[in-house]
Amino acid sequence: MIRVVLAEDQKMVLSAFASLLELEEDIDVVATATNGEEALAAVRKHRPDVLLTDIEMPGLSGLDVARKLADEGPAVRVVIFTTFARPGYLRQALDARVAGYILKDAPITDLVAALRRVHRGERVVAPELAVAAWEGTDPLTARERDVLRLVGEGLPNSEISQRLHLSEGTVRNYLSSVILKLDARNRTEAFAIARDKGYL
Amino acid sequence: MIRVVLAEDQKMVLSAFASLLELEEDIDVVATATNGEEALAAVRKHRPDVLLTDIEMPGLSGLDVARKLADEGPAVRVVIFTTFARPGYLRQALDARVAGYILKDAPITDLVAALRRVHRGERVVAPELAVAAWEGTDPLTARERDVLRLVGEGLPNSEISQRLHLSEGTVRNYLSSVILKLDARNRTEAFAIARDKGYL
DNA sequence: GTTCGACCATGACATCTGTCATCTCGAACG
DNA sequence: CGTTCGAGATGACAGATGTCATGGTCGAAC
Repeated sequence: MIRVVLAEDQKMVLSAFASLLELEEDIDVVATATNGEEALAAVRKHRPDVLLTDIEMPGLSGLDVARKLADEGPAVRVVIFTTFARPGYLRQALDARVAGYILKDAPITDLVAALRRVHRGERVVAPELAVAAWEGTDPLTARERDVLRLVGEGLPNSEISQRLHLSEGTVRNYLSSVILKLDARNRTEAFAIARDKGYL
Repeated sequence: MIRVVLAEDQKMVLSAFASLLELEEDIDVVATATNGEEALAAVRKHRPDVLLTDIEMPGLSGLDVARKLADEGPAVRVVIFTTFARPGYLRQALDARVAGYILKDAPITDLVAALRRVHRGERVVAPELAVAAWEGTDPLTARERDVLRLVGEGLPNSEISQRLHLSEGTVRNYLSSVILKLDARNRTEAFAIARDKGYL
């Protein structure tokens, strides 16, 4: 019997997957959660074999939860299932020592198969991403990401400099470097590229 | 018996919902689709009572499909089910004369209940959106939206003007107007605001 | 028949953005 | 011990962006 905790912020999707997994005789959904904090609490309480979690959730993301569980030891295996085929996300997931990364776009049979393989001790990565993970390595430094995130909120350099306690010139320098690295024409395009690749 | 065509681009989610709906005795999922074109074809072939569709799908969006079906008469009732609580989306949906607009964040019981009510001839709108629809009316003109969409792709004014066959000054004027209307500080923030409200 | 709004344009102007050269500092590496 | 790298900074400059005034056409509405 594979004991699973399931985390997914959209309630309809959560219960749909829960019902579906319960139909499998060798899978038991012992708890569900609609955000990262709940997921973490449920894992600590129920000690399941596998945490199956979405990435984008309010508060703690699935990647945040995976990182925290990795710090606590390898007892619970984490499988990420997400909409996003972003190399940056996969990279973060692998850094957090997840056992699986599968896409919601794949057929459901893949989901159940992945759970069984992970339970046997294997690691499972969506094939369309295995290659992309290495070619799309994040070239940005931590500070460059900080600046770029605020750019995405539409802040002008003056306000970004205040928020990060930097001089405005430094902000311009970082952004200039980001634009160069991402081969963008301006801040807006740089942000769009970084977002699509999952660097943020 | 309520005959339903179900459209949703993420295959796992699609089959999860399909299985779940099939468990209801009065609901029959006669066909599924993973994009707008397939959905349209399935509706024309099977003539279901209800088309239950996501919004964001590759190619034709759920809103596009709703608009096309509205042109063909009221035979098929459309229910939008989506992640996005954006007033602009609801507005477009109502303009396309949809019969329902529900959120994936609501409990599943709402989904089945909505299908039954729509089948009885009622209209169903997610309560958290019914109010927001009127306060968040899109203030932008068609041309302003065109410009703003290209801004979102990171294009500079010069290239936007070429794409839309406008002078660069005119692009600046439209954008200035957009920034004023949306109370933004620059193009990037204007785009972020419009995206979040579903104006694009 | 006028008024209004969407659409398109020009020119002037101020400010913001992006690039580049150059500098300091501290940590990491061989 | 020198080199490299990230973080942080300055100043100068060119080009992109945003604002404003102004003016034109056209179609719908009153």
